[in-house]
Amino acid sequence: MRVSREQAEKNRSKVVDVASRMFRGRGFDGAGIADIMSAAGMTHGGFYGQFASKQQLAAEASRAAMARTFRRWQAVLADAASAPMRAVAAFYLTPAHRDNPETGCAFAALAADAARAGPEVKAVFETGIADQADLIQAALMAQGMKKGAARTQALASLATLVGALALSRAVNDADLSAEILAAARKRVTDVPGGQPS
Amino acid sequence: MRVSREQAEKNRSKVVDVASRMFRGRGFDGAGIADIMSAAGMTHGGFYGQFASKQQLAAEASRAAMARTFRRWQAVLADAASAPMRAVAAFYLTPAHRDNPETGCAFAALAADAARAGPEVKAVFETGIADQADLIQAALMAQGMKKGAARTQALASLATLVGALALSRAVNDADLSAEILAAARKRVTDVPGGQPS
DNA sequence: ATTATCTATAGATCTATAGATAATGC
DNA sequence: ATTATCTATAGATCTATAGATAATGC
Repeated sequence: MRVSREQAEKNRSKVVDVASRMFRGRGFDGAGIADIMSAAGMTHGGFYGQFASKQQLAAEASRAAMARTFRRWQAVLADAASAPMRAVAAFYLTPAHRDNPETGCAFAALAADAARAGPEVKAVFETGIADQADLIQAALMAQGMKKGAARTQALASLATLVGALALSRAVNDADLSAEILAAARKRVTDVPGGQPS
Repeated sequence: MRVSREQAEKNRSKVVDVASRMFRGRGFDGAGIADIMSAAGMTHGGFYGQFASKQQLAAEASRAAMARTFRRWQAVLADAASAPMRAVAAFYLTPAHRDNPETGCAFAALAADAARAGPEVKAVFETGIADQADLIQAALMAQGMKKGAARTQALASLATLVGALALSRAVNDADLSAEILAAARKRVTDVPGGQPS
């Protein structure tokens, strides 16, 4: 049965939203189209009317996840102009974030999957990483840091945050996992831009 | 046709070795048992005589990859006692390493895959991360850093290295990719332990 | 006799497509 | 008439197992 154009648009968004969660939770290879469509409340045959391929969905789902993270970081930074890196690290490196990859940062959950994917998906990651770095860079420059230094610190801090979260998820031991998060938090907070000067 | 016990042992090692490369290159879900066995020169039916499951192979292959990385880091650190973090960063954050995940660091290639895998695989990552952190920590303590600080710096630097490599692989743009590596290299080199004091 | 490897296959997935259906929107 | 969604299926995978084969090692 057919639905209205408006409803079809909502259904498409729902598929992207569900996919962004399932891909982050299980990886691009771990979530099948039938899984995703069924979780979105449709049959899998309807998929190819809305998307050209699984890879296109992977790209769109990644973009949606990154846009959400971007807006959250914007909000966190808006409330913490005096110590941006401290605020971002405290917000990002939490047990709750570690334990819920399906609603968390796409970089930490899917960077390696993106590296193995095609240029369509990589283009989305590229834009996402650049945007996220720009956001941190701007916050550091607002503190008086020079452009070049702010750019370097932004990229390095992003790497530290993403790496720490990914490693904290790969171990069984809760103590080691917490130690990794704490160490990265200290590192990101202590370098220039972590504390008000 | 059957082979000697000695040859069978060699064949098993070959499978682990090939798997450690294919898993790093394609992910645990991206490399099938038939692929791996065929690349090792055997038919896939022979697999279950040597391994209980694909997960067991994933664990063994990860352990083998980590053992190799560990020995390389030992060698690098042995030659650079005065500036251990500078040496490790220079060795790790290269375009060659970025472009060859199948022979590179298992943490950068497979941490997210391990997070989605069972406890058997996570146990291997746990030991691997702890060992690698101990190695860096010892090098920092040899420079006079106190135990607690060295531990924190070791874990944070590991996160930065792994995160930067994973992000550098997820983009199309060679300039952005190189910039990520350079930023992490500067960060890891500049913090305490990066340079002789 | 044991056992490492082989062929063959079960049974479950996977992506993608073909064609039918039925409600929307001209 | 168009089109969003459905059912059904093709064809290719995937992990895992069963049973045959043939060389090793007692």
